[in-house]
Amino acid sequence: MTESSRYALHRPELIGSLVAGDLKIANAFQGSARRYRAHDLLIEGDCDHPYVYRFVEGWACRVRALPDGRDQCILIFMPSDLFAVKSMFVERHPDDVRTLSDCLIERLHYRDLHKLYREDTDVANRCIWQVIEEERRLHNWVVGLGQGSADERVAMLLLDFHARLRGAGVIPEEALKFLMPLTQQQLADFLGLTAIHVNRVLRVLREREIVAIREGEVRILDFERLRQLALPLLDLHERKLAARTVRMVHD
Amino acid sequence: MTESSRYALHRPELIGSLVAGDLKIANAFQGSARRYRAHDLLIEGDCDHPYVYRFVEGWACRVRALPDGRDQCILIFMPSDLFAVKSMFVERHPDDVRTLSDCLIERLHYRDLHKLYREDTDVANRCIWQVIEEERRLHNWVVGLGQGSADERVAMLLLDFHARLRGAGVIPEEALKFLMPLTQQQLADFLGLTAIHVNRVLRVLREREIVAIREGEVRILDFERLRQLALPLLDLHERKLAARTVRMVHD
DNA sequence: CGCGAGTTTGAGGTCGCTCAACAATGGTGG
DNA sequence: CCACCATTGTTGAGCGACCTCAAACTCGCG
Repeated sequence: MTESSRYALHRPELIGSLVAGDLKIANAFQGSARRYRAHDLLIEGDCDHPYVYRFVEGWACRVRALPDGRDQCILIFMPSDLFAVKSMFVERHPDDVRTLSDCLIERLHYRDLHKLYREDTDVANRCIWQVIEEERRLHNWVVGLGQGSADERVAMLLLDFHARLRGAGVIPEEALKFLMPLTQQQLADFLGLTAIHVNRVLRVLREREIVAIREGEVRILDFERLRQLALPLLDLHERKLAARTVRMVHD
Repeated sequence: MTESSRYALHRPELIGSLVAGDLKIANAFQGSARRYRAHDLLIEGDCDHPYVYRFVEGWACRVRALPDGRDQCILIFMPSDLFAVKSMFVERHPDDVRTLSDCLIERLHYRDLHKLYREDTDVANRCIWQVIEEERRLHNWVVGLGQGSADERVAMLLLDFHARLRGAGVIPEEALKFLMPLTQQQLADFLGLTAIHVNRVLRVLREREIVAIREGEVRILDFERLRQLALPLLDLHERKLAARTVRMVHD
């Protein structure tokens, strides 16, 4: 994903500022990296939490534990995401954030980032962008959970992972496989399904030779059919992109 | 809801700024009010859209129309909400925004608000707060859609409406009834259910004398049992508030 | 080798959906 | 004023997607 497509929806007059802010933020976080093990608790829900994070390596998620044992995974973070940007404004987050794999993550005290945020419009814009981007993903996922069947949700999720990993430069543009450090139970918690049902959906996708998942590696065997599956759930912008690609292929 | 509980989660050093920003924004929007009829299209998805809105009267919602006819309502707006704050940063929104009832809504060109936003930290903070608050509601609703049964979702939604209307001063603090200008179909589109099933859930709530809905008016007959129903889906902050109230009642 | 975590499969149950019909309501035009 | 119609709400019968419970299998690891 190029810078221009990453910020595709943004007001053009802000894009320069976003790119600049990205660099400045990378600089500000420089040197604060820490290693975390898989399943570490980064943020405990409803506790004072003064840090903002910048993801370098690995995956993490925001997850709500219901009092009766159910879990809902709300957002997944991967490299190049900032998260807990909201720490600059709120004292506590209502949910936990946990690593899904071993991670390398930078962090900064919110006061330090907020100082930069006040002094430098580029930094501020880049922070806002992160929040807006998160909200966009949440909108999409509300649609997925509210209207999508199990297969549609799985297809949508895999496409989202794929696009984000390409956008972050974790895998090459043309790659059709990637590592996904989630158990089927964790997938299920995100998808609002049971692990057993996720397993069955994945089996069907494998049998139909659309996607094969083995030992944490996702291999997309038929990108076009995968996108067909998810199509009804995609937002207008993504749907237009999809239409354009299909036209290109058919030309 | 008092100012302090409205901004309960926020960093205390920012609360003064939020209150001030609220006033300044109210001033800036002053005089721009327009009337809309129920079911008007305020924002058409994926079209250039240069306005930010401030809700004065009535309800509206952000809704995604899937290509096969399904609809998912993503967020509901009511008095005192700002919306499309993101217009300051993005050119187009991927979804439609429609009025649910007759409305009185103020609006401002994004450039005018963005000027204020840059010049006045209070205005900026108030805008950020709106985005963060929306994201909080989206988190909660992802949990509702992902893990909630039909009754739990309905209970959660009604409690949310009730709390927000009280917070906005539309109904008095102690009120147990309010007007809800949604058809069962629209409720269903938000809840990710069919209208038929919503109807059955509402019937059960009526028979159990928990909530009665007639002609657009919601009457909460047993607040405590309604909250019990929704309890598993509430976030930690709300759950703590609920626990405190119960303790107060039992003391 | 035995253990635990994760995956896979089977059998049966249930929540919410589909399809169909009918009742209440309110607006419209004759 | 009433007949008509569209919209919304209500109810029944049957079905299917997804869940529950239970068990076996794989694989890395101590």
